[in-house]
Amino acid sequence: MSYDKEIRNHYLKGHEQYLRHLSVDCVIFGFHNNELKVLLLNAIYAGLWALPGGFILKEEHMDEAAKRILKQRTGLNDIYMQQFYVFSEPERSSKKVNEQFLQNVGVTAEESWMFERFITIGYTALVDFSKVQPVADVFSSACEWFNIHEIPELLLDHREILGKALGNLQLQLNYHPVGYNLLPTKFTMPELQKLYETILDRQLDRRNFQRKIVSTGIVKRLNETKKGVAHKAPYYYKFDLRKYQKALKGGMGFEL
Amino acid sequence: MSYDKEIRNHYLKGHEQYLRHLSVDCVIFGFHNNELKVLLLNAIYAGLWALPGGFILKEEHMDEAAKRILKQRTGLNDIYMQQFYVFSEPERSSKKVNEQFLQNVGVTAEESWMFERFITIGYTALVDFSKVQPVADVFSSACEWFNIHEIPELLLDHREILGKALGNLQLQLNYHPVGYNLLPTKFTMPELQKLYETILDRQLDRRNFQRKIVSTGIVKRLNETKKGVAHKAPYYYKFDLRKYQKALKGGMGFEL
DNA sequence: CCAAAAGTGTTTAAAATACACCCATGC
DNA sequence: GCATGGGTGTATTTTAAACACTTTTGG
Repeated sequence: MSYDKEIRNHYLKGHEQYLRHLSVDCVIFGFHNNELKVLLLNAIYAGLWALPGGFILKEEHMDEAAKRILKQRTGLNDIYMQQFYVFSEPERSSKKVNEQFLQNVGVTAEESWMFERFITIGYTALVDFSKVQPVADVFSSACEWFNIHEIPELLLDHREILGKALGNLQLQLNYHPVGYNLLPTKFTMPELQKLYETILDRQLDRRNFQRKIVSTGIVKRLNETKKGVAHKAPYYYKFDLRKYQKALKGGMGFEL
Repeated sequence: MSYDKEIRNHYLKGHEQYLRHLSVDCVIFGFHNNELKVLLLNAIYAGLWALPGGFILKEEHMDEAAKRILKQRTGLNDIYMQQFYVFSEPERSSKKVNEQFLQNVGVTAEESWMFERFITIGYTALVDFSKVQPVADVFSSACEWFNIHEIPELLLDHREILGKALGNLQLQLNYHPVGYNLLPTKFTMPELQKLYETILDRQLDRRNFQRKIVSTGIVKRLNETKKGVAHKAPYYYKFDLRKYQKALKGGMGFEL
C-alpha cells in the first residue's frame, strides 16, 4: 500500500479496527545532558509538533495501546506507563485543524471517523534517552526530543496535556521512586540529583539528597567510581530492583 | 413513552445522543452516623447493586456528564467532582451480564450499542448526606446509601472501581481539605475528626488533630457551642471558603 | 459529685534543613 | 598546587507524636 493510500485508508476505515471517539496521547520523558526532554512528532498535515498518540484497538486494553504507541516511536518494550488524566473538552479537536489535510488526502469530514469528537487519555512514560531511536509515524515528518523549556507551539491542546503531565510527574516524585527508566543502569549520585532537580525545577542540597535517597534503600552503591572525570570521582550506584518496585507500589513517603 | 419503551429506545437509539464505548461511573461518598456511605443503585436487569453511571452526550464535557448523573441521583448541584481513573479492561463489560435483560427488553446484542465494549471513567464526589434524596433511574429498582464496610456484591467491576476511589480519597486526604461537602455548614471538631478517622479507617489523636486543622486555617471557630449534649459542649466551626478553595488547588502539605 | 467528652499546653522524638570539613583528580 | 566537584558528619530548626491536666455538662 502506498503512503498516501495508507493514510486515506486510515481515515476511511480506521474505525473498523479502533474504538471511536477515543485516543491515547503519550508524554514520553527522557533525560540527557542534564535536561529533561520530551519526545514530539511533527504532524505533517498541521505543520505543528504534537505528542505521540494513537488509538485503541477494539479488543485491546488501553494500557496496551499506550505501550504499543511507545514501542512504535521509541523501540522500547516493558516500560512502566501510567494514565494521568482524561481530556474531554468537546471542542478540543476542532475540525478546523484538519481542514487543510482534508483536501490533501481527499476525504470529506463527513465520511471519516477521524473528524468526529475525540476524548483522549494522557499517559506518561519515563525512558532511557540513550536507548531510544525516535521513529516518526505515517502522519509525521519527524520525531525528536525537545528540552522541556523549549517546547514549540503544539497541536490542539497538547501543551495543556504536557503541562498536566509535568505537574503530575513533580507530584509523584514525592511518593514514587524515579530514575530507573530515565538513567542508565549505572549512574552517579550527582546524576540522579540532577534528574530530580530538573524535574522539580529547583536546587536541592547535595548532602541531604544523598541521605534521603540512601535511606529509602532503592539504590545500592557499587565498588566502582566513574573514570576520566575531572575532580574527585563519584561512585556508581544502581537501583535495587526489588525495593524499587516495592516503593513504586507502596509509596516512599518522603519529601524533597 | 412507556417505561419499557423508554428502555428499548435507549438500547436501540442511545448512540444517537451519546458517545459510543464510553461511560462514566460515579462513586458518591456521604457521611452519616459516623459512617462513610456510598450511594448505590439496584440494577433491575442484573439483580445486583451498582454504582450510579451514565453516558456522555455527543457535545458534552465529561465533567458535565458526571455532574448531570450526580444531579439526577441526588438532586445536588455544583458539587466538586473529580475523575480518578479510567477502567479499560476489554472484558470488563461482558455480554453475559446482560443476557437475561436482552430477552426481557427484546433487543439482540447485535442491534444495540449497549453491548459493545465500554471504557468507563471513574468520578468521585463528596456530598452532604442530609441534603440527598436518592432517586433511582429507569434501569434501577432502588437507590440507597451503603456503609463502606457493608458493600454487597456489585455489578461488573464496580467493586474494583469503588476500591480505587476509596484508595484515592485516602491519598487525597493528605493534600486536599475534605469535609466541606460532607458535613453540614456548622460542625464540631470531633465530628470533623470522626470523618477523617472514618475515611482513613484508623484512630487519630484528638489534640494533634485539632492543632493540625486549625494551623491550616481552613476552619474558623464560631462563638457558639453545640447545645443539648451530654458532657462539655464542643464549639461549632465552619469552613473558611477562601482558604479552603485555595488549599484545594495548592495542596495543604500535611500528613495525619 | 461523678462520668464522659472537650479544651488547652508541654514534653519528647523524629525529620528536615543548614552548614563545615576533608578528599581526590585534572589542569 | 589549586580549583572544582564529591564524600561524610554534625548542629540547628522544624514538625510530628505522645502524653496530662483542667473544664463543662447531664444525670
